[in-house]
Amino acid sequence: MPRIYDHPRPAIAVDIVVLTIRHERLQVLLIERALEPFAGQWALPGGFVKVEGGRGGRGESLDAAARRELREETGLDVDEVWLEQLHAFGAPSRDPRGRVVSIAYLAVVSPDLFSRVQAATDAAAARWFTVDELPRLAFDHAEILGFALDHLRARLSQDPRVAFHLVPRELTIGDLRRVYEIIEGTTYDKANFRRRFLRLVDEGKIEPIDGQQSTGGRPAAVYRLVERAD
Amino acid sequence: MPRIYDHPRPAIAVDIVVLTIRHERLQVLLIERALEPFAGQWALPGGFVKVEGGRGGRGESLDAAARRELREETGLDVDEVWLEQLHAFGAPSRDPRGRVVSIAYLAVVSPDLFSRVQAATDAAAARWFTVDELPRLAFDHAEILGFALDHLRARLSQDPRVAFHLVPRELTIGDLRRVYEIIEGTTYDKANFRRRFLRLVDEGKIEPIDGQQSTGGRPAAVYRLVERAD
DNA sequence: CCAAAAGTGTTCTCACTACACCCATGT
DNA sequence: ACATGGGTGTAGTGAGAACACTTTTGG
Repeated sequence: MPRIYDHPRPAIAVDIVVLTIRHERLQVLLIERALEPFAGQWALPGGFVKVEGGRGGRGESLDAAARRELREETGLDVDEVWLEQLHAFGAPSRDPRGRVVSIAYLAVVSPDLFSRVQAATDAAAARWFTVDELPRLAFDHAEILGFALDHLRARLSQDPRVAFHLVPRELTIGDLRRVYEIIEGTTYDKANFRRRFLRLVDEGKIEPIDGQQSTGGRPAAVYRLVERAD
Repeated sequence: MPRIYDHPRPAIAVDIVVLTIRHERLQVLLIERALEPFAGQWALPGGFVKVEGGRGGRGESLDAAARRELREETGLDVDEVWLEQLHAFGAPSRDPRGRVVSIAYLAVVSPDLFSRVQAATDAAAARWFTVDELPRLAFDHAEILGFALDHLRARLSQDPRVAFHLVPRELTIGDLRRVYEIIEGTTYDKANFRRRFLRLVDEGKIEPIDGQQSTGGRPAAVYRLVERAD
């Protein structure tokens, strides 16, 4: 079996765009870099993919690397977040240290998991930023983040499941409507949004549960995503 | 500036799913492997990304690598094909020679460019296969191809531009309808499809041109994609 | 009582569907 | 003449937009 020792190789990394909604704003988790290059600047969480060790001695898959980095940098367990590969970024000069190809991931986190995120991340090194009040980002991370936001918007208009990961497990119709409005930057007529939502209910994807929730006005009915074996 | 000599690295490749329509069937271009591993089996065209040399001495971008491989293996120029990054495949054991991460691309080729494809590829080594009559594929290329087909179908239902790359530059409404029917495996009412198509015309995306085309029945009007500066 | 948000009803438009029918060409 | 595919007309259905209205809470 021939080997492939003869090719020069790039380093390979994963970078993760971790999004959530806080204070009625779409926010992204950034890490302040301690080391050169870009020391002191903000960057997406991420790191190099392990290519040796593990079962088989060849390291971890790309998804596993993303899951590991997510856990290491945020303390979040992956089955609580929406994690999805986005795109490979491989411009020759994107990292001043040398050739690095980065696989970008999107992670969508529910706001009721904050306390854990805060506990796991060193507060001095990690912070949430509103996506339209960003600092200067290291590497090509501004481009990656832009790609992720476009992707999220496109995704949302095709697959409502993403929206549910930006909302507490028990939600009102208004909660979900706000998610759409914040991400898409538009407003929806509440009557029309409601009818759209109720179609999901009688398709069996969402179920009403007992109880109500105070909202500042008339209390709202509460719903829950139906757990399904995919 | 710190370097990154300390990480073991994977090799990085691009694999290209080249699709076209021939004989009323969706077809994919495959290469017969001459070397181990998988010698004698069919595989997607592709190759390793150059990581040294070129301007800056760091090699080529991922897109450039895909364009280069496409030109080398099919003789096609990239501005005649729809070329798009699909997904990164990085399972640790996907290549028996060692750790290889592959960036998959989708290339969609018009059938009127065949003669050049045939001339450029060694006929013994390259062949078109109908996508549902495939041989056993090397590596994880069956998975990559499946991903590409799903992606193509999803793309088509959102963005009609892809369809035009599967059809001669001057086309009839029937030509385009057949593309949709072949890819989606359904049939469309011709009257309804026609109206949908005509909306694109008065949105200015397509323009009628003089002349007609014989079709086996009444001759059809001919249209052309409007060239636009994006 | 008033503000605020939930929830209901009604009307219009527009795209997609189904299906019946006419038109121009090759054989 | 007739088969074949292009092209036209019409009626129904269902989703979304717009907007007026009622209901139930907190202050």
